[in-house]
Amino acid sequence: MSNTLSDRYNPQEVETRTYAWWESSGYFKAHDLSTKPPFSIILPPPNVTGFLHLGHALDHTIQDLLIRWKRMSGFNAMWLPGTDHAGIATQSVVEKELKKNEGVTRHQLGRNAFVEKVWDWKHQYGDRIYSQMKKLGDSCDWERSTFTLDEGVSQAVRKVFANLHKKGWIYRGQRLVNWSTPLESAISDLEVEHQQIKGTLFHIDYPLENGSGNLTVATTRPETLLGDTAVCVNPEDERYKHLIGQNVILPLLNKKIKIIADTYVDIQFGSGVVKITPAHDFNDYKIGKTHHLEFINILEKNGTLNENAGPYKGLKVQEARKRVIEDLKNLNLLVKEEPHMQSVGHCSRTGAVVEPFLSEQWFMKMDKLAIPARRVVESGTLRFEPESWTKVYLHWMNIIEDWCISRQLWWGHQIPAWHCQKCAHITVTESGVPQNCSQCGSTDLKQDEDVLDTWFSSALWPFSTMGWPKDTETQKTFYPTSYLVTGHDIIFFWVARMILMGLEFKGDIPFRTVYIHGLVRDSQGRKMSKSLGNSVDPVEMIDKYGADALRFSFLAHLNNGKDFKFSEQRLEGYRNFMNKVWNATRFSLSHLHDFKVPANGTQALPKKSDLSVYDKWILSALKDVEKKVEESLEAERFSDAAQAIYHFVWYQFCDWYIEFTKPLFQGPPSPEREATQLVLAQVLNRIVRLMHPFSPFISEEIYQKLPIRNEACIIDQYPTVAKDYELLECGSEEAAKEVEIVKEVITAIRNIRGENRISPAIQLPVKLIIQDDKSQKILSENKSTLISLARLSDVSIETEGHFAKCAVTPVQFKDLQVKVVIPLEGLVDFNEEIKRIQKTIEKLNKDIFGLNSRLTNEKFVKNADEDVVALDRELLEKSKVQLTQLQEALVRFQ
RNA sequence: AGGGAGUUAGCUCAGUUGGUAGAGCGCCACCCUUACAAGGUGGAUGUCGCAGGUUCGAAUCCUGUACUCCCUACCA
Repeated sequence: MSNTLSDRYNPQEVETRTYAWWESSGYFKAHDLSTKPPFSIILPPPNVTGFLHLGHALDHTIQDLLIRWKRMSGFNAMWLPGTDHAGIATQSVVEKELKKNEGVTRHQLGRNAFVEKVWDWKHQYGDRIYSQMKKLGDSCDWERSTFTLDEGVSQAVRKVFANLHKKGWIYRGQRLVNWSTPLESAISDLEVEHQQIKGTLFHIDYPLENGSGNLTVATTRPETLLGDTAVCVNPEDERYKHLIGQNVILPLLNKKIKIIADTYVDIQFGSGVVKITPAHDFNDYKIGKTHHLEFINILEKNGTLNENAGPYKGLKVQEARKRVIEDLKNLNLLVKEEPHMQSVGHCSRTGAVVEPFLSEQWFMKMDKLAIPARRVVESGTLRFEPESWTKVYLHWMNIIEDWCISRQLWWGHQIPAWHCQKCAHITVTESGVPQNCSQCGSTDLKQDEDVLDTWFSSALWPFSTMGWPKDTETQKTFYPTSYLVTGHDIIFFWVARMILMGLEFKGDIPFRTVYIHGLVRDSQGRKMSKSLGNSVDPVEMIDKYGADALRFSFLAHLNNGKDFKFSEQRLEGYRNFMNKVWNATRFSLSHLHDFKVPANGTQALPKKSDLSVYDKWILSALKDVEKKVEESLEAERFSDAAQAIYHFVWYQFCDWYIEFTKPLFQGPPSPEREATQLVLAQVLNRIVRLMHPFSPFISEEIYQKLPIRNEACIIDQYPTVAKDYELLECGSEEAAKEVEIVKEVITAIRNIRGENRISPAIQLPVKLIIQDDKSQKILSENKSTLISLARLSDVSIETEGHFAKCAVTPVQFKDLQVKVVIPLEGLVDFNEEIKRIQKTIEKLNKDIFGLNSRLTNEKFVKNADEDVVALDRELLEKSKVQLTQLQEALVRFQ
C-alpha cells in the first residue's frame, strides 16, 4: 500500500482494473441454491448489435444500484443479462450493409444465406454492448447471459405458440394490418407513429349512373379510389337521402359502385360523401364488413399498385396519386383542392408512410389474457412505481386489441406452423418438424414463412431466461423477479405482455415491482436523435468523467419517472465530487501512517473517554446519513439517498470533520489522536461502503487502500444503523449540539470577515459574550478550534461587555447563545459594517412583524397547535433581544 | 377527441399529515490557508403559472383557468 496518491483521481485506469478483478473473483455470481434471500432482476435485453446509449446507461445504473445494494445487504442478488435479436432493426441494418458492400438484396441472396449473414453480423458485434455495459460497472451474472434466439428461448417460444394455438388464442386471419412497404411486412399498432402533416383534401366528382349529375366525395388519398367499392352518405343527410341505393360511376376505372348509407359519415365534414375503400382504410374496412362490400386490394407488398389498378399498375403510391389527380383534372372531375392537416401513420423503424394492407396474418387474442393481468395490478400484487403508471396500464388493458404477431421478415423465430400442401390444414408443433399433416396425414408440409414479432419472445423473457419450459432451480429461486426497471416507452410493448405471459404460463407475476424511469433527453428537453445531432455517447462521457460520475449524476437527479434532462456540466460536478472523496482519502491516509490497526478490524470501537467532541459529532452525523440512505433506498427514493451521501461527505465530513482533526494531527501522539485515527478510518470505510452502489469504482479503489477493511467493498456489508449500533452510538446528540454552536460561531466570524472584506491573512481578536455556563464551557473548550478555523489571534470569553466600533453577531443553536464581537477599529470602513448590521436588523424587523401579527391574532392563538404557538413566542422573544443588541451596536458606530 | 403528468431561484429539481420557501449547479466578491483551484470562504436571487374558495394560517386542500409535455385514438 502506498500513501502517495495522485492529487487527482484517475477513473480510467481504476475502472478497467477494478472491473476485471471483480469479474474474475466471481463477485457477480448468484447461486441457484442459497440460504440467502433471493433478489433478482432481469435486464431488459438491448439490441444485440446495438450501441449502449444514454437511456441504457440510466436504466442500468438504477438496476446496478439495486443489485449492489441488495448484494451488500445479504441477498442472493442475481442480475441476468441478455440481448435481443431485434428482428426489424437488425435485419434492416444488415440489409443496408449488404447493399452497400456487396450490392445485393436479401432476396437475391435467399433466406438461408441471408440469415447466415445476420448471424455473422451478430457474432461480430454481439459483444460490443456487453463490453460497454462493463465500462458502466454493470455487475451482471455474465454466465447467465441469454440471447433471444438461443435454443432454450426458442423452445419456450415454440411451446407458448403451440399452447396458445391449441387454445384458439393464436389464430390466423385475413385482416387489414399496418403495412410497412420498405420492410414488406406487417407491423403492430404500437409500431406506428402518427405525425401531423400538411396534406390536401381533394374533392372529386363521381358521376351518377343515371346521368343526373355528380356526387362529390372528399379524400386525402385520391389514388385509393381505384379500390373503391362504394360511396357512403349519412342516412339522415337530406341532400343525399334520395340517392341511397343508386349507383355512381367510379372515375378512371368506369365501374359501377353503390351509394350506401352509414351513420359513420359526418354530415358536416367535406362534402358529406365518403368514398369507401375497404381494403386500404381501417374505417372503410369496418364499413365494408358491415355492408358486405367487395374488398379490392390495389397494392403489391412493395407498395406499388397491382393489376387491380388497371392503367396505374406498377406505379408507386405517390406517383399514382399524381397521375390520378392529373387524369381527374383532364376529365374535369377534380372540383376542389384544399389544404388539410391530417395525421398520418409512419413506420417507427423506417419512417415510411404506413399503408393499411389486407393480408393473411397471425394474431393473438388478448381479451382473456388481460383479465388476470388487470387483476394483479388492481389488487396491488404487482406494483408500478411511480404509481401513476398503474392507470395508464389499466386503461390500455381495458381497450386491448388482438395483437398481430407475424412479421414478413427472415430474422427471428420462424413460426412453428406447417401448412399442408395437400389439404391446407395447419399443423403446429412444440418441437421439431412434424412428419405428417395432423389432418390428412400428408407428408407434403411447408413451414410458415413468417417470423414472430420480436416482442413475442421478449414477452417470455422473465422465465424463458431461467430455463422454462424445463423445471429449473433458477426459476424456483428467482421467479418472480424482484424488480423490472425500464422506461415508460415500452410499458405496452413489453411490460404488459410479460405480465400476460407470466400469469398464463408460470401462473405468477413476472416481477413484483415495475420501476419506471423517464427517458433521457438533452439539456433543453429535446429527444436525443442522430438528425438533431444532440445525442450523447455514454462511453465518451465515461472516458471523460468516469463511470462513477455518470452514475451519480443519474442517481442524484431521478425525479419520479419524469424525463431526465442530461447535462454535461452536471457530470463535471460529480466528477469533482469523486475527486473530493479521493482527496479526503489522501488526507486521511497521510494521517493514518502511524495508525495501529486494531485486531478486530471493522469491529473495532474507540474508547469513549478518548473521543473528542468532533469524533462524537461525526459519528452522530454518520448515523443520521446512514439512516436517511437506508430509508430512501427502501422507499425507492434513490436521488434522496445520493444527495444525502453527497451532502454528508462534502459538507460535513470534508468541510468540517477533517478541518477539526487537523490541529490534533499536527500535535504529538496521544490516546485522543489514536481515537480520532480510528474514527477517521471507520468513517471513511463506511462512507465508501455507503457510496458503493452509487459509485462502485472509486469506492472499491479507496476501500482497498484503507487500513481497516475486509476482502472487498462490493461484498462487504452495506452500512446500516441496526448492524453497527455500537460504533454509531459512540456519537452523541449532545456532542453534535456542541459542535453545531462552534460551527455557528466560526461561520459568524467568517461572515463578518467576508462582508467587511477583511483579508484572510489578518488574524482577528474575538470577544465572545456568553451568559450561560454551558455555552461558556463549550466555547472555552473549543478555543483552539476557533482560532485555527476562523483564523483568530485570540479569543476572550466574557459575560458581558461593551463593544464600541465592533462587529456584533448574535449566534444561537437550540438553548445555547453566544454574542460574537470583533473590534473593527482601524481595519475597515465602518460603512460596510453598518450596512451589514442594518441588513440584519431589517430582516429581524420583518420577522418580528410577522410573528407579532400572528401572536396578536386571537384566532391563531386559540386554534393553532400549542407547540406552534410556543415556538413562535420563543422565536419572537429571541428576535427582540437580538434586535436590541444590534441597534445598540449600530449606535456605537455613530 | 380521450387519458396522464407538469408549472417553485438564471438552469435542473426537492418541498412527506397545511405552520415565516430549500438543495445542487450557475452567478458575484475575496482567497494558491501544508487533502483537494476538479479547491476554500462569504454573498445575492423567488407575487411558488393565474383567479377564486376553505382556514387563524395555503407552494401544500378544493374549484375554475392558462400554458407546456407525454400517451392513446383519429374525419374521409
